[in-house]
Amino acid sequence: MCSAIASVGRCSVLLPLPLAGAYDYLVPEGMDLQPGAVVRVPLGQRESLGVVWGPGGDIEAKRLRPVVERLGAAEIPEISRRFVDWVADYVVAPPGAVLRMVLSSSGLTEPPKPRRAWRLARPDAPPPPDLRMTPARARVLAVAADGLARAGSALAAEAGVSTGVIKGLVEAGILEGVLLPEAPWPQPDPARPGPELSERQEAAAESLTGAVAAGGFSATLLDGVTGAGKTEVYLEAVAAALAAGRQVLVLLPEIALSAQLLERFAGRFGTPPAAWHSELGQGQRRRTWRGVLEGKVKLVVGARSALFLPYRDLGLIVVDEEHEAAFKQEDGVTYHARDMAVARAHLGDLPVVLASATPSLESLTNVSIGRYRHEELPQRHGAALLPQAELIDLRKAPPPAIAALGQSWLSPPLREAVGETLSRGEQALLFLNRRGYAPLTLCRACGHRLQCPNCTAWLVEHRLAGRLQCHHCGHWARLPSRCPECEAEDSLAACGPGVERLAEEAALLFPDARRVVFSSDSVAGPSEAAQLVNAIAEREFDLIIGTQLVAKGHHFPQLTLVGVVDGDLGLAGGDLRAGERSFQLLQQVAGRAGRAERPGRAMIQTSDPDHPVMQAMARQDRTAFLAAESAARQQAVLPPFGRLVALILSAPYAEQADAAAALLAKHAPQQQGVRVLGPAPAPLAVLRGRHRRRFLVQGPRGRRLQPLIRDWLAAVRLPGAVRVSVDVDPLSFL
DNA sequence: AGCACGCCGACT
DNA sequence: GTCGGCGTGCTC
Repeated sequence: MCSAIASVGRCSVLLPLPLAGAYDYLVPEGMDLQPGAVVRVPLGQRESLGVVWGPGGDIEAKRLRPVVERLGAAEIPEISRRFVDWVADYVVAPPGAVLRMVLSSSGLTEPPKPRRAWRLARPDAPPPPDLRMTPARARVLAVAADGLARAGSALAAEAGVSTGVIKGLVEAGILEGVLLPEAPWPQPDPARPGPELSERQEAAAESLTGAVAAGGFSATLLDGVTGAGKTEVYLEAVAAALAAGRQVLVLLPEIALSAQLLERFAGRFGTPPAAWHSELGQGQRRRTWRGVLEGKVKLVVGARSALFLPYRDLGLIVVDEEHEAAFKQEDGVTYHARDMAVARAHLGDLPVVLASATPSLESLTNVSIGRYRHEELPQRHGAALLPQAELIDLRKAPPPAIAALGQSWLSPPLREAVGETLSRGEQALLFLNRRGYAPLTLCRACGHRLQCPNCTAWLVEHRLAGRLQCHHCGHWARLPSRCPECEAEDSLAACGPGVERLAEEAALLFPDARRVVFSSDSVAGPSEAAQLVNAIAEREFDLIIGTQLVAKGHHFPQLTLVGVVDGDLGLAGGDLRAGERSFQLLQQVAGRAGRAERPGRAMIQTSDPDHPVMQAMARQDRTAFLAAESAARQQAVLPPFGRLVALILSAPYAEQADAAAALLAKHAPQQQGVRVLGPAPAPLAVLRGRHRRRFLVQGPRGRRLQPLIRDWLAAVRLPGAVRVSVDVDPLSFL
């Protein structure tokens, strides 16, 4: 193909921009361009990166401009390019927008920067008399006296000075720089012995390593209750793929919160895996990207974007916590990383393992139709017992009013259970999936509700921060002293509980307990969250009040009681997946209780104890719940038994949105078996100041809806202010 | 995604 | 009179 390109003198180049397709360029004499080559090309008044995609089309030659240069990086592998095209086609996005996720590291232009280390320029000579000596400088010289070269930061740390001191000594000519050879990637060692596995684990691990050894595509659902030891099992498969010299990707929903898991990887293979997530610094990012492309990085543990790294020789993908909604990317290109991981495995002809304690209905359905294999780990590893979920009927046992607070949220049985747990010297968790103090603030005088000016959403009071906040855009305001509508004084009342308000009640009821609120507002970032997890595990707190942040895979050995304050919270609204998601979350939260030798107890406050989700929790009967849920979806031809595509259009003005929606409706596809619902105001009718309308396209499972969506959009010419986004397989129905 | 071109409000 | 706001449209 290379010679073909050269002989025609043109090639097509995909740019990492949301353009309709690849652009053609002239190949300058003598430039060797294989498909996959990373190039710099002119584009309008500027230049852009691009990747040679093919031999070029039939655009008239006089419009073509020449490629500026070929960049040093190795070619993007063919499999990555096919994946880009496949994803773009599936999610109905411009291929360039998908390529952008592959070229995420930027800085491909420059070769890796050589790292520098510093050592004494004249190790045997005393410091020159004209050098201004300070205590800090003296300490640095003392450390450097051994003549060894050290990285600037290491030298500064060892001497207990800032890097500014090092810089000063370099400028004074006392320290000299030496170039370090590029540090090789530490290679994970799959031969290190793993932990002792139970019989069931052993069997599951053998099945997975078998799939790795056999090669070729396979998908396995690794399904086991919290604490059953899924990680140990899939690590065996990872070890097998590494031993075969292949690259391995482990996808996690929230890598930032997965410090504990990363440590287990490091422990198993003797070196930490290459981590990939959005908070990664520029340098690390570039290094890892290159390492993956060159095949030097063997093990990547990352968030969904890690799926788009240019793996040369991927031999296994693991998707941990496959049911997690965090795998769905909603901004820019809308895709579900779990589904794209299965597609990537299929394209690359390699095994994929989906692991979860609470698998998605999608994956379980794929098991039941024989598309996925199923490995179950029913028993808990070690002595811990599954927590028993007890339902507290809030209608029969309402939380009593507390004089100092007015309303309260903890029912007598839950209060009592928390009290008992604390008096036994054990930890308790109160779970409420609501940030802030109160989800709604209203005026008692006129009934006005405080709303975000940019979104169709209430402003949430955050008392600690002293503000009202919109959870959908960045808007915030100070809590006003009078109603903005009727100007009544002191008339604003907080409605409903958030974790901050719950903490207030807990302080009154359990004043001696060491309490902590764990939500995304109470920790500044991932590392602080990890610190707090450690502090809780180390028993620095007795009573934890948390949002779903506490539900995600942390191990708290002393925690024996979980109280779900509002079990019904996730069920309101009638979303397609409300029941499934709520059941998953409640199971995850309940699974926090009793992970060591102590039996755990989970209590769920609910106003609807007969709801199938509550009954499933009380009976620990996943099978019956999922069977009922499946039957309902099958009947309604909804996912996973039917296909859905959501089309959301947005515009600055409501009239523009309505006009565009009407125009689209006029051209709506008409096809046997396909239904187009809408237009209707989207779930958040106004978001970040844009008015949103939505269509839902519903079709049978076997039908690909993408061509129809493409044709539909191509048929309508919308004004520039109107934006349309397509969401294939939307998670939310609303 | 950028960057230019174009058409309406407050400045030297 | 111009400087500059960002709405609209194009880039092989």
